[in-house]
Amino acid sequence: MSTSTPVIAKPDLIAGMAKGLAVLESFDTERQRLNATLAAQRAGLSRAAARRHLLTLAYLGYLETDGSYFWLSPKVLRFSGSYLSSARLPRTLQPTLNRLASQNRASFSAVVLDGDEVVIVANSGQGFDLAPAAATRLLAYGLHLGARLPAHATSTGRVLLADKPKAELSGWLKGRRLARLTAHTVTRISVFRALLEPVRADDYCLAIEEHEIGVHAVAVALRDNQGCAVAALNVVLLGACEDPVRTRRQWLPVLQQAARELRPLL
Amino acid sequence: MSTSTPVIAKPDLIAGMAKGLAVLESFDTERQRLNATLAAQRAGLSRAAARRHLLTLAYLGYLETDGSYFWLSPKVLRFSGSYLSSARLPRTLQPTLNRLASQNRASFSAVVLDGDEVVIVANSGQGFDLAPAAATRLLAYGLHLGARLPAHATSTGRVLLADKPKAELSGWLKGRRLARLTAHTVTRISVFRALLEPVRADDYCLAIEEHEIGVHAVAVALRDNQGCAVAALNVVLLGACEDPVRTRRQWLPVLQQAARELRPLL
DNA sequence: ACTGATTGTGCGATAAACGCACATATTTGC
DNA sequence: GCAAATATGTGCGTTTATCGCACAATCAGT
Repeated sequence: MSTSTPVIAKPDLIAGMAKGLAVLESFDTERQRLNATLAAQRAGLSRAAARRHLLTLAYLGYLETDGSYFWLSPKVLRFSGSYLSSARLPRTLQPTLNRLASQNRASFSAVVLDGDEVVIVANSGQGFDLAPAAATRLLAYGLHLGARLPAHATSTGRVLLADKPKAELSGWLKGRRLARLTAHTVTRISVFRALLEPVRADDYCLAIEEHEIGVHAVAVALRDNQGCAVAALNVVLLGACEDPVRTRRQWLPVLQQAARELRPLL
Repeated sequence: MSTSTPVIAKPDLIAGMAKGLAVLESFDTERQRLNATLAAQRAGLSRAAARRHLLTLAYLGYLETDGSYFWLSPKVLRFSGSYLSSARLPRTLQPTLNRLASQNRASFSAVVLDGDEVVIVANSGQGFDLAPAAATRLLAYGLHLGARLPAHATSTGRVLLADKPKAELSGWLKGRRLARLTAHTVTRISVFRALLEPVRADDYCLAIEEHEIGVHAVAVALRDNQGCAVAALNVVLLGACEDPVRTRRQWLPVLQQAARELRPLL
């Protein structure tokens, strides 16, 4: 069992590396190109320090630069590459997801929970049945490995949250603001908590346009033989959801079958 | 144009961060779980230092640990996620690759050259037409985003090398050992150099079982409007290659058409 | 060309990381 | 089962690498 150790801090942990990684993390979807001044304020360093970190990262090949601005280079994919080929989880899931996609012509993702977001660790079937024009406008289309989505507004996130022991869930919800992403997003904690009850009981979750208009999804938990939810699997469907019952009828068996198959492998 | 700045070293570049990243990089496909002692020798630090770096990385969430061993956590996907959503290249290529995969039921990858390896920055169609049993044995099946392959033994790598000015190519070849991966791998520099001539002339490359037995591939360069090769696109075909001419007839037009479409977007 | 703003960099002070050495834990041999 | 051997966890003084200041250089605007 993976025992994460997030709380243990020591008098001597290396602060320098944390700064460097903060600089590297300050490149995100919104701010893709940074100069020293911007990186400094984003990472919370002085301009001089930020600049030296940026230059170092560029020297090491993780960033590219035109002299004043910096942006991520493909070398950062090295980390994800190592993760994807080393971690058992993505390696185990990917074949099944590929099969699902080729048999169903739909998009499937497997995610794990990381803080308040879910991280896509495997996916397949991106972009079936989509006109290129429509595709570029949809957020759900840009879902790639390593993409992060708010847990509270996604089918997968809810499945994983519902699996937590109640005490842990309360801790997660404590003082949290559930961001409104569409008109359908549940943002009241009490409503959200109630919403997880049927998820816990039936072990699946349907999310209809809560993360993005025109996108709905069905998710199930992926459990190991001990019954521990190690990830969640969903199918992402585009276009209006005419009938939730029909959606469930069509997709839930597919997902449950996949989960059953994967169970002994997890 | 992306002006990489690898050669400019300064008296004050931050060595601490380089060490931290060396530790993070010491996790690779071969060694997925490391303890302090192992990480120390891989990253070239003292055991105490390595241990502190590992603890710090675990504290920051990039590694998970059971107390003595460490392994990559899904948080490292954050970097690739940022790259994939920020860099124009993968965002531009992915839709086309998806379309190719759904129309052709084959695997397509787009790669860039990074040092002596090519890095996959977009791919699609993984795992079509494969029995799960056969799949796991094939290296080519494990190709995922961020995966790195030796440039000299891949169709894409050769296309990109052939595009380099001769002087730069000579620099690249200088003192290089071309590792033998299969019986078909070209390992003699002179032979390799000659091999690139027709690639340069015809702007495509066929690689038959040079990287892995049972896998062949056809690649073309992806050029921008200035004619600069910014990436390479290939189709990966499994099983014995009965007839190179037929393979080329079947796939080259598909790839060239995709390259033409992408050209104005790059 | 002058002025104001932004960015590049040498230097000393300071704080942080290093590695030694010892303490503790774990494994091996008999 | 006990002891030796090996591997791992940690406090502390030294060292050296990083920080931020201050000034220089560059660029932009008028």
